[in-house]
Amino acid sequence: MSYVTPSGELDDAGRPLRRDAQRNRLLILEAAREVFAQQGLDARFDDIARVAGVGVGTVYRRFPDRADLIDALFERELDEVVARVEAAAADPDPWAGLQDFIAWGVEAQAADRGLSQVLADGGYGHERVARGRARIEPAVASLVERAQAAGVLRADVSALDIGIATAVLSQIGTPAQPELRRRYVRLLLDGLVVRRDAPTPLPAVSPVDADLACLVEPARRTGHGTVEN
Amino acid sequence: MSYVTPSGELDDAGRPLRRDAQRNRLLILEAAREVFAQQGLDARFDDIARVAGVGVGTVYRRFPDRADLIDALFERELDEVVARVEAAAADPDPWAGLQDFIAWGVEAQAADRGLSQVLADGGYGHERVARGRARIEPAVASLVERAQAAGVLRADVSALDIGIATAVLSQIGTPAQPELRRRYVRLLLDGLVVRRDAPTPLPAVSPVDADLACLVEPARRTGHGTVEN
DNA sequence: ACCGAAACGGAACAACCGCTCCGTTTTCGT
DNA sequence: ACGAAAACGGAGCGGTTGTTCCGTTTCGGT
Repeated sequence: MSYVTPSGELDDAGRPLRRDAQRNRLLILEAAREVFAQQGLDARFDDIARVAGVGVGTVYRRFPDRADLIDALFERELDEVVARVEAAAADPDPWAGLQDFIAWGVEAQAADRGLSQVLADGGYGHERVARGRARIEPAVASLVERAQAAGVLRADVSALDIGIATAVLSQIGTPAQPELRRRYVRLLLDGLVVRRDAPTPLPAVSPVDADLACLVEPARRTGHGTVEN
Repeated sequence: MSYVTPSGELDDAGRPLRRDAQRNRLLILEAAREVFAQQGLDARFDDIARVAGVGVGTVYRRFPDRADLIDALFERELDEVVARVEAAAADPDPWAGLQDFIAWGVEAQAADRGLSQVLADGGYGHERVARGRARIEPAVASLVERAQAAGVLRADVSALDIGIATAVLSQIGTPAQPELRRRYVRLLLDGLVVRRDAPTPLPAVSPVDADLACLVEPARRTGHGTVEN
């Protein structure tokens, strides 16, 4: 995977970065991918610098804001998500395609906490992440609608339901336990009940984007009313 | 709710606490309940002290270890959980009883992050919490077995599956959004598929206690192998 | 080969947090 | 009412974390 993007290799004045700076930029992005995947997007810059083999100052110089780093890093990862949705949509069997996408989405988020945060919460990154995110929901929606048109997916769920479900399931177990997560993916697809001829209607409320966001950002739980003072 | 337990009102030498100390002890427990519910069991003692209206020193004097405070606080809350399981088991309809317990368990954990941590991870608290926890799993197991014997609950799920599922579902939305969570409770009970005559077999692995624990303690995710050095 | 500019690294600073310690206040038996 | 002991509060200490800053090193055009 290469991060050679023209936009990323020019300094503020439009001049190309010096060769050592370019090399370090790539080392930092590579390190950030690993560290963000393990620790989430709040990981310490010191850790990223150490893994990259550079000083902290270098990280801050190249990416003054955490969001700059996230934006540069996840643009490509979001493209990968879109590609996976489209691959699922290309499956001749709508149900199989949806199952595969859900299974992949759960594993991708389990293996990369940073990805699950970016997917859930629009507050991370900048325009590049925002553009990537914007492409995902419609793609999943068409996957969902195709399965519903085929009569295999219940009609009262949305693309956002799939997003919330995959985000939640990805939190089960450790990254090394895909089989465990598959168990609960199966339960979501199948249900706990032994047999059923038609879906029990869902409660009226449908989720909105913010409902997905508060899954990974527990600090934003506002429902309680904050402790006095 | 009263915390008047004989064990909690004696100092180390077996003498009763002074009146102001008893009063403050209750204020601290009351405050800890509120703060732990909102912020989880890692909440700062300063916050608890402020809400209780006492100094930090007083909190540390009465509960030298965080686990002491957790142990004193959650003994009763775990009794409540057991009572709820038993109430569900008393429902003449095994399926309705199970549904009610799951719905209640999800809401209880959504409203109290501390409770969900105590339920998931045996590492919190001391003997009193341990005893409370030990009573829950068998009680849920009998609820589960009754539903399976009645042929309404698929045979390949365990009490621990119910624990993991409720813990996960409780993380959806804010505490103020019970209807949103109910949507996904319904999906778990029902499944995404439109109709089904018999359950699709689950992947072979069954969860163990540790799998529930790592839901609420993301620091313990070990699957990745830590970043070098 | 040389020089100015760019980039580097990590020491250092400030903010923050958990916990302790001690001068002051409150309680309670006499 | 009084004195000893228990309890209180919050300032303060040591450790950690996010960010900056500057003396040194590296690069690249001439």
